[in-house]
Amino acid sequence: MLGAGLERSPEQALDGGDVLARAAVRERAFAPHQDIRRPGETSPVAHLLIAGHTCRYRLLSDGRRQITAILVPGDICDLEAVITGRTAFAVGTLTRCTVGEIPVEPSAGGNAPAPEVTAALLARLRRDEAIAREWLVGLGRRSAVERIAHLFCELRARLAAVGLASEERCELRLTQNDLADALGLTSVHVNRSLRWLSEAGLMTLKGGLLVMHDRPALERLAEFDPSYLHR
Amino acid sequence: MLGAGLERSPEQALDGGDVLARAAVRERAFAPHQDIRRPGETSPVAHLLIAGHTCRYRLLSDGRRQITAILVPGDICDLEAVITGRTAFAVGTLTRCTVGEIPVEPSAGGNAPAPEVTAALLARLRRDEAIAREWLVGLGRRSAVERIAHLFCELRARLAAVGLASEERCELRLTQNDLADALGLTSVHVNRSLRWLSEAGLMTLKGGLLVMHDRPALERLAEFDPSYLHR
DNA sequence: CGCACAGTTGACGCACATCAACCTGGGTGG
DNA sequence: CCACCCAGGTTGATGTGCGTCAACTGTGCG
Repeated sequence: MLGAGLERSPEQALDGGDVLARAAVRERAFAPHQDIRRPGETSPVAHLLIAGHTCRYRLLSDGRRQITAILVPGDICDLEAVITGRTAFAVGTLTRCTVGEIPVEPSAGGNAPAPEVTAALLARLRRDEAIAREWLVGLGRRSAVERIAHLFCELRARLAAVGLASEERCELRLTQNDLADALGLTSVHVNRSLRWLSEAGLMTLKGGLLVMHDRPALERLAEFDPSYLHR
Repeated sequence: MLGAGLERSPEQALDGGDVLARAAVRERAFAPHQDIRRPGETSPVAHLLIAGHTCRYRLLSDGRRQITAILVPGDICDLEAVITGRTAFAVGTLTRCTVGEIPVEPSAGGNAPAPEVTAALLARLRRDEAIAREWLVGLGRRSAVERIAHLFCELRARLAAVGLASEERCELRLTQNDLADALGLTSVHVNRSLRWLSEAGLMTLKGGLLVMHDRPALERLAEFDPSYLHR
């Protein structure tokens, strides 16, 4: 039972407005918690996320996992692969997903990519890095509740930018375990923090639906400033 | 009392091998713990670090500070400023520094920068982002000792790449307080962790000199894989 | 000489982890 | 259409890594 207008986004917003998104050809579907790309693996295609959520992640030898990015529709899951054909990190799905495959120029003989491709890469890379630095601040210096609040503010804003969120709600089918691995916490503590946020009347996350009952308060708590998300 | 050959690096290595580094004009000197750039501030120049260490950082309203990057000679402190003229984060010195100023194209009228400039930006941005993602893994999922070990492995490798470190030692004049703000810890805990690493015979940091007594063991402890630092 | 900044150390507290049940709902097959 | 299953969520008891507070110790510099 989602609000009207949340299921589908205009093609215009979804293609990210650049050459890269338009370069996607074949579409593929993935189930939740599947790997799209393994670390170090070379591949002739990069992946444009069309629906659902994916993540970049890294596993330590004893099984600890850290998610370093959560992708929303319109994002390119393995951005650096567009340049080099390989990624240092693994890419996996969080929910059911459909992704488009972007053929990667073999880049043989040192022929540089077209300037508008480079420009698009630059813009996306800059934004990805800004998001990563914001996550660093959270993991290093914010409490569990602040971290969660900040992540939700960010995700809502990014989803709104592609027409997948209203001012105070969006579909967000992330498990508490996946949230924990993104936030550097455990699922148990994510659960308790969500309860705290809900009892404080700030927001609820239930059945895959995120509702912000008091978005201004939430953004104040998280010290959320959306300017880093601007293209 | 540093080992021979650590004080000066070949120009070749220091200029980063690309157009951006060669574009530096005026040199300026800074004392430790000074701001080079405030967040959101526009400026007609970007800054190439020539000697010393600087950092990108962010302050929260109650004074908590998170350092999101530590720069070494050859790095550009405010990389995104080369594109937009402004940075979201503050840049400050950690030690005494000398930096070169790189004039930023006003980029008026939508004339794109030269292709070799864009290529250099892309390469540096990609590397910066790889480092940031590695830090995310540390802040989210590594213990204090592992985090410190990983940071030192990374910094030694980056310094070695510009001729400022030998296989097992380098000059590193960072205060424990600055380390703490980079690692998401307190200076007290950094102090205790350093003692642990020293008593384990792995490494010492004293008087601005980092010595790795057992680098293989240190890299194993940190699960350090230097491939993400490759240009 | 004395101030200021950095490092060191100990006592104590807390946010978050760990461990372990138990609940819940939706998917599946008989 | 029910019986079962199982991934995900919830909750309580307990543990611990790191924070906090506070005092003391260098150490370089004006």
